Amino acid sequence: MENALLLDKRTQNLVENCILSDEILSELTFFFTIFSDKTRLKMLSALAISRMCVSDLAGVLSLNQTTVSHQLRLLKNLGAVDYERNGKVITYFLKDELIGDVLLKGMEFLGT
Amino acid sequence: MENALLLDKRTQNLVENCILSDEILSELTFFFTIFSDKTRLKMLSALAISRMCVSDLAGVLSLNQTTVSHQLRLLKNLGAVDYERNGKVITYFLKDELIGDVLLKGMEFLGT
DNA sequence: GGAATATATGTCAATGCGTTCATATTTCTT
DNA sequence: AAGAAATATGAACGCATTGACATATATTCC
Repeated sequence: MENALLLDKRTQNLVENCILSDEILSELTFFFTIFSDKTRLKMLSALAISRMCVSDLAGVLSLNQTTVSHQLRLLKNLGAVDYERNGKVITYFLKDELIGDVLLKGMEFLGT
Repeated sequence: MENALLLDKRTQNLVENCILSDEILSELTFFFTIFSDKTRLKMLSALAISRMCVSDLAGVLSLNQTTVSHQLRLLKNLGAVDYERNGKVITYFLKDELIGDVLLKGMEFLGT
């Protein structure tokens, strides 16, 4: 029911040594959480085209302002976006081009 | 409270036209779901090193057989892995090298 | 200073996801 | 054919996540 069977010792050791630490696994899942929700993907793909304030983001995407704010905070905490304040208006933008890269990888996969 | 304000018409149209369709958004979130869970990441990173049967996967990673089976089914449905039967033993392997690419992008982000 | 605008936050209901237990299915062995 | 081994499946419980409403905070304008 739970015997390790076919793996030779070498490979087994290799795998056991290369298994990512629990902490890195956590950080990775946090990172990929960025992309695992429709609303967030929508927002990210919009921000990939142009930096935008919260209202515009909500308006263009037909989303609730509250929803957008919540998700922006999440994305901020995850390091996906950053913002810049100008008076009452706060403009958000993609922080790292890696974000765009990953989105493209996703699109690439769909084309497969 | 919800006026689009700062976006010029051109950009607004651009964004509205380039917004990914609901279906593509769904497919994308499905794709990224692959990477948004610790257990799955663990399994994928193990399979990135060597193809493996279910028992070995569970054994090496100290995971419940049932859990592994459930997640493998998910990964199979998402197109991340495929399998090969040999008698009672079923060997799973990464289906697409894109999976590895994306994992690397994640690691790259952590290094940032 | 007061009203209005832009954004953020707290809370909560609803939904979705992951794990586990029990059990089913498939294949091999004798 | 029976039992054992490997894997899959179904149901249920617990937990996290999402989005909506109400409200708070910050900033500008008059």
